[in-house]
This record gives sequence, structure tokens and C-alpha cells, in this order.
Amino acid sequence: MPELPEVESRRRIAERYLLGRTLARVSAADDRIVFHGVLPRTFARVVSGTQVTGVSRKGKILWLELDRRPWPVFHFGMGGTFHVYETAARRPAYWKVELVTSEGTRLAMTNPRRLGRVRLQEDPLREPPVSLLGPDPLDAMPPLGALAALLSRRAAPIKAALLDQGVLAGIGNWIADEILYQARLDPGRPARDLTRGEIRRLRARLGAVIRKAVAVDADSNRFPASWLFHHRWGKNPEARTARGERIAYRTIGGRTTAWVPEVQGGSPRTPRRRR
DNA sequence: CTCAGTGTTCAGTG
DNA sequence: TCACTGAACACTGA
Repeated sequence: MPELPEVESRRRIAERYLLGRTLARVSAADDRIVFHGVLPRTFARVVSGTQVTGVSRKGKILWLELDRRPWPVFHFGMGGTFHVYETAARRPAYWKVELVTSEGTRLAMTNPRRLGRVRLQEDPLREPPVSLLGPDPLDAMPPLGALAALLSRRAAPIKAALLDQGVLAGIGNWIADEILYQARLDPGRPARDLTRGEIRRLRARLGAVIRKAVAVDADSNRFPASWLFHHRWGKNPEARTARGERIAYRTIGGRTTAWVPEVQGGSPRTPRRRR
């Protein structure tokens, strides 16, 4: 589940339960895939006994700042999350890391599909994958000119450019589709062909969607009813938006793309007439 | 049984 | 070298 808003929600959870606390006990599941570049038992030993001085995020990557380096870096992949609970018996299925504070609060990272990664790094901001990320649109949205420059050389479809974490950090499949729908842009348009006005629209909707999703703590039940999000799942050929617009599906940038031809089908030169 | 999926990486291609 | 595409990864759930 995790795109920028979901990861930000997990960051706040970790901050609430771990900031200022000592990690009295740390457990690591025996998983040589999710633990990347560090053995699980080494991870547990190194992190154990530290105090948490901060919880940071850039794009979809989250890390703990500790009073001693290296620091744990989490990437959730598809479907990973954090769980908070009070007793060992409640440790969730598919757990990879369990942190127990000296007060006894427990926080576990889960990762059923094992596409997530847990690393141990001296300085996450300066090391991959974080060092390869573009700006995070929640706290460092690029100005219009900078965003235009970022897109101006890209021949790939705008949808694919939005999914590229080196352009902007944190946009995933549903957010890309949501933004393009709200900005009335065809997801297949080459990024470099967008006009200044279209990029302005894209930037505005990008900021609005991310801020709103974060404001409701990534709880999709509280996303505005007008969003494509509520209607896009399942590739249902009958699917329609809240306004009754037909939703179509195609593959762009290797991902299922939900879009609304009657809203997003117009070219910039010959805008489709609204009725 | 088959296939899609809120993600990333890497080999292959032009 | 760069940019892009599609398969692979691993596993669940419909």
C-alpha cells in the first residue's frame, strides 16, 4: 500500500511511539531478501540499546535517527506497514523487524510480499536509494520552472515520468492516475510535449492530492468523493467516476493505468468542448 | 488454477 | 552514454 501519504502516516506513527525512547530489544526475522546488505541478527544487535532521536522520510523511504550510527532504513515495497501493539503474543504475521521500547511498546514492520527492504546505513540521505531520489513534493515541491525543466527532456509518457522516483519522490500508481485525471491530462502524452499551462495544472493537482491524502492520514475512506481513486480498482469495464464519466484502462510505464477518456482525451491545441 | 497488484531493479534495445 | 521498456522478483487474494 505505500505511496508518499501512506509512508508519511507510518512515519508519524513511528515518531509518536518511538521518538525519545530507548529500543531495549530488537528482533529481526530470518529473511535474507528483505534484509539488504546486513544479516538479520547483525541488524538486531546493532540497533538494540539505541535511543531514537528522529524519524525521517523522503519519498517512500523512511528511516530512524538514533543516538548512534548506523541507522535503520525502511522501504515498504508493496503491502508493507508498521503495527503497534503491547504484547509479544500480538506480533503480526509477516513481521520482519520488531522494536520493543524500554516502556514495553512494540512496533513491527511487516512485509508479506517481501518486496520491501531493510538496510543499515551510516548516512541515509547521502546513500542510495535516498540519494537518488528527486525532490519530495510534500516538503520540497519544485517551483514551476524547475518542474518544467525536469519534464522537458523526457520522451516517456507523463505517467511514466511521474512514477520515476528520480524525478519526484513518492508518487506511485494511484497518485499518478489521480493527478492526471484531476489535471485533465492524457497519461500517454510524452512528458516533453506538455505546455507550460498544463504543467502548472499538473503541479497544482499534485500538491493538492498529496496534501489532502496526508491531511486525512492516508485514510482512503476520507478522500474526497470526487476522486478517481474510489472507482478505479478492478479494471471493471462498467466503472464510472462520481460524475458518471466512463473509466478506461491501459498499460503505461508497465503499470495498469486508469483514466477517463472524455476528460483526459483532449489535445492541447484542440481542447475538447465541455458540455 | 490463473492473474492482477498502492514497487523497484536490471537486462536488453535503440 | 542515455532513455526507455518489459520481465523478474515474491507472495496474497480474488
